[in-house]
Amino acid sequence: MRRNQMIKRSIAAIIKDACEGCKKDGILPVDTEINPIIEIPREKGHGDYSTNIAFLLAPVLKKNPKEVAGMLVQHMDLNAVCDKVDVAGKGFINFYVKDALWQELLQDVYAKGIGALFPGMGKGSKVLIEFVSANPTGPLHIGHGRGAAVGDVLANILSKAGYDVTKEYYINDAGRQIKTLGRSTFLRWQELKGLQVSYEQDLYQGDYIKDLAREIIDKNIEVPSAEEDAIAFMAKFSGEVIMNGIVKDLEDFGVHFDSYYKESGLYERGIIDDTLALLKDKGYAYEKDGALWFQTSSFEKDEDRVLIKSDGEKTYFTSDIAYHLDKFERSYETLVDIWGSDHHGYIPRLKAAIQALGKDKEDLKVILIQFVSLLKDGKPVGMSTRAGAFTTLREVLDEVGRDAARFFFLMRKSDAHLEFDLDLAKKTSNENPVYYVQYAHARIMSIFRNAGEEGIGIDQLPKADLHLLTQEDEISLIKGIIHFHDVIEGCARSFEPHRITFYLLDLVGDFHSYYNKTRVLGDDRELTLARLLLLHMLREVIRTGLNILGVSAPERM
RNA sequence: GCGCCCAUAGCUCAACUGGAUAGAGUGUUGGACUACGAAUCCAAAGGUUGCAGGUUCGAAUCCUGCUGGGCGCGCCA
Repeated sequence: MRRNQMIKRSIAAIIKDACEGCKKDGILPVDTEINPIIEIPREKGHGDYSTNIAFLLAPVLKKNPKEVAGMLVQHMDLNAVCDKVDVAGKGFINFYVKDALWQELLQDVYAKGIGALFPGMGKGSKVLIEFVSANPTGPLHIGHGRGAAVGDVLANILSKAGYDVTKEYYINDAGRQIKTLGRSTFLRWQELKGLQVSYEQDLYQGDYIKDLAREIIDKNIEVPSAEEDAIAFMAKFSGEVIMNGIVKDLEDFGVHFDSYYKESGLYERGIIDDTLALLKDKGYAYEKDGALWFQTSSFEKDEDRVLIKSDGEKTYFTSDIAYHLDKFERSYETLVDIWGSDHHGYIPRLKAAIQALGKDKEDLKVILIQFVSLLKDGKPVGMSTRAGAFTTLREVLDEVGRDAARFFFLMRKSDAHLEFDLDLAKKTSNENPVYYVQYAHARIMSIFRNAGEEGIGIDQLPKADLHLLTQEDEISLIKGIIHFHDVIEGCARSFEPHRITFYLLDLVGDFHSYYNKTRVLGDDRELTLARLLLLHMLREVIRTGLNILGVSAPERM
């Protein structure tokens, strides 16, 4: 959106020129360097942009900010961009951009297509976003669902912002938990065959393990006779079945990964050994008590961590370092990891490892996902993974549907607790925010259907003249549409996908108000056409926004 | 004991990263369909931003100390 930035730039120019003018008049010291903030005010009555420059200059001039602001405004030469500027509050300078400029901006976006609103900040730089990565030892629960939604939507945002994004799922198929899984299935299997077994506490407790055992019996799958081999077989079998289930759940949730990356592959391709060699080589690994340690402490405020245990086994940390090294080797410039917030203590050691490998720790962005608590009938639903009583993503999906589930997961900042109200998400009524947004889309489509019956099609929109839109709410809808650009940019910069949700709710609220007040299809053909173009662009933004969220944009509801 | 995160309207949450009179939704109360979809809109009421200090023109936001909640601190993953 070059012209959007153009507006901000020319306001900066107005300010700068005013400063120069003041310097020439001897009011301002010639050597004054100032970097004022130009922002969009929260309050609508405060103009389109405002600056705090007067507050910054006040101490220099030993005058109060309001005086300084007044003086600056007197030196301002309003160019073609603004038609009004004033001093407000304790010394803010507010700029009012000409309506015509916004109108022309939108006309321009219409001509170029909605893509004109996508920021090109990414410049094709390669980003790897790794998320979910749940161990294939049980079905995805609701917390994984939240991570999946956040990761998927963030990926959508980043690609809209011009990044080259790859979505990856890391499968921990080499660790001890896979052996535990095999043992769990094995014992359940023995149980089903009528043997007395003692099922230990630290094995997987969920009923899905019994289902796996039953599947082996029902399908007459041959099991190796030696216990050791049987357990290994069960591990492989269970892991694969569960992983297939996870992939299916994700697909039904609308999340598709570009790649599934196996931990075992790190061993097979020698990447683990290479990584260890590299760390030793650089002198960041040392032996103590029969184990190999990594020197976390020389990079971060954290304790040294074990890479190879005294029994010769590598730790999870080791493969994780290797994995991240490999991400860089695959020429990704930015690595985004999405973790459950209970792993936050893990960040320093991984950042330390990345530095040890000679990479910039800032290239790794870790996004933490806080826990989700479920609310049903107004009461919290208990969740304990150990007892196997957790709510699965599948259950939520079956209960509330994909659209509501995804939307609800993105209604909160990811590092804040999310209270998921199942009853609310299930409601097909006005209380449900998903419908509020979707309804706006359906309403606009309905208007276009009616317009079509009156012989006005979208093929006539190029003739529309947005200058005819003079109502205040129409201008502010135009600004809202244009603002989509800044919202995507903000999301991409801060890695906060939830902002899209809030933006849509806000935008759509303005639309509903407008709709109730103003009739779109009227006798004035020219005005009708202008309003239809406005709604057409609005619809494009809503549709694109919902698309980013992975939520459908229905034409009828 | 040490470290990280959170605390905002009755409830669930925002606040563009230090800006102006802290905003939405929901709930409560009252109103709007003989024209484009009432799954909508309009209005009222609701606050010492957990507490106490500090930094400055200006703090929900930053610094310190409390209080209350979550999570970490393994040769687990």
